[in-house]
Amino acid sequence: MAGTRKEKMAETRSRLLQAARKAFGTVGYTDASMDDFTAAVGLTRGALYHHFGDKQGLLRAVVEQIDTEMAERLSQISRRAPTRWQGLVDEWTAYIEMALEPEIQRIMFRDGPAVLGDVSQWASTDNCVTTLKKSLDDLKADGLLIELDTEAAARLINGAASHAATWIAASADPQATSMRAVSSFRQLLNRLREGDIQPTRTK
Amino acid sequence: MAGTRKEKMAETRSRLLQAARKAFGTVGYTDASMDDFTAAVGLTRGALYHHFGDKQGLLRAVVEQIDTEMAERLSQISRRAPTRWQGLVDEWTAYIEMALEPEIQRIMFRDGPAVLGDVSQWASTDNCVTTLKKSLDDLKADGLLIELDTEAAARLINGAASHAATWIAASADPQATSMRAVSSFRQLLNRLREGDIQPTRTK
DNA sequence: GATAGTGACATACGATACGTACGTCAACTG
DNA sequence: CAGTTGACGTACGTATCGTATGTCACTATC
Repeated sequence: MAGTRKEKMAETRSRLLQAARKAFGTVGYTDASMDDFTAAVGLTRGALYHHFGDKQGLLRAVVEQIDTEMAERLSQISRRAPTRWQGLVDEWTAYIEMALEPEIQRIMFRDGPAVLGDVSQWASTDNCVTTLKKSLDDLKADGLLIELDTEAAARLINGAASHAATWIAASADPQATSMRAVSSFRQLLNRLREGDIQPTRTK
Repeated sequence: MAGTRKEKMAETRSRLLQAARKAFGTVGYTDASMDDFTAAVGLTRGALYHHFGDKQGLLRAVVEQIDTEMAERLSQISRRAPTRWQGLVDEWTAYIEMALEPEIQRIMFRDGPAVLGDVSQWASTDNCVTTLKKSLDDLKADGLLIELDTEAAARLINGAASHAATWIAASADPQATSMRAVSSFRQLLNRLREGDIQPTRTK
C-alpha cells in the first residue's frame, strides 16, 4: 500500500519484533514457537531469519529494545527528582518496580541471561545499568556518597535490586513482600551516604 | 554384580545424576542431549524418565544436590571463623567464590532459574541462602548488626553476591574484577555493622 | 519506459531431540 | 517354584529449528 520498500521493510521488522516480544514475555523463549508467533502477524519464519539471523538474534533485538526503554524511563525519573540523592533512590526504586513487570522479569532477568549470557558484557546494551552508574558518579562528585568504586557498586546494587524483584514476583504475597524488599533496599542505600546516617526505622 | 535391587537402583540413579550434572555444567541445559549423556554412562533415556520424570525433573534433582553441597561448605566455613562477624564475611566471600565455579555458575545461576523459575521459592531448596540468613540472625541477636529485616537483607545480599560473581565470570580480566567486586562487597557488608563504622579504604 | 537485477519473504526439506507407549527380563514374594 | 512387580530398553510420533531454494515485487539503469 503506502510506502516505499524501506518503509515496508521497517514495518515488518517492527511487527516481528513486537510479536516476538509478546511471545517471549508470556510463554518464554523456549516455548515460543517461531512458526506460531510469526503467523500471528501474518508472516512466516522466512522473514524472521532474513531480519534477525536466528532465534537468538531475535531475542537479542528484543532485549536491546526493552533495555533502551528502561534506560529512558529511568533517566526521566532521575530528572524529575528534587535532589540528587532523592533521584538515586527514586531511580532504583523504579528499577525494582519495572523489574516486577512480567515481561521485563521474564525476558530481561530469566531468559535473556540464560540464552545470551550475562547482559552486562554485551557492547551497546545495558544502557540501563550505565544510567544508574552515572547517578552514583554524580553523587560521588558532590561528596554525598562514601568513597567507593562506582561501577562495582552499581553492579552490586543492581544485583540486589533485580534479585529483590524476582523474590517479590515469585512470592505468595507480592504486595507485602514488596514493602519489605523496598524498605530494606532503601535502608541499604542510605547506608552509603556520606556523613550522618539516618537512624533506620523498621516499620 | 554385588548388590540387592535397591542398591543397584541407587547406583544407576547416582550415575545418571552425575552424567547429567556434568553435561548441564559444561554444554548447558538445552544443548545437553539426553541420549548422549545417558549413553556416556551406559544407559538410555528410558532409565532417566523412570527416575526423574522428565528433563526438568532431572535438572531439579541436580540443582538440589548442588544446593545441598553449597550449604554444607558454607556452614563449615562459618564454623571455622574466629568471630561471628568474621564468619559472615567469610561465608559471603566464599559464596562469591563458589559462584565463580563454571558448573555452579551455569547450573545454579543461569539454567536453573531460567528453566525452573526462581530458586528461592521451591520448598526444600535454597538451603544455601537459608544458611546465610541464619548467620545474619545470630549477628543481630548479638547486637552486632543494625536493625534490619534479616530475610530481606539475606536476599538482597544474595542478589548482590551472585550478580557480582556473574560479572566477574564474564569479565575480560576476572582476576582484577574479582578484586574490585569482593572489596566493594565487603565495604557494603561493613556498612551494616552496628556502631563504629570502619573508614572505608579504597585500595 | 522496458528490462535486468536485487532482495524481501515464502516454501520445502532434513535433522535433532523430547516424551510416550509398550516390551522384556531380572529380582522379590508367597 | 510360579506369579508379579518394576527397572530399564526400544520404537514411534511429533514439534521445532535451521537451511536451501524458489518467487515475485520493487528498483535502477539505459
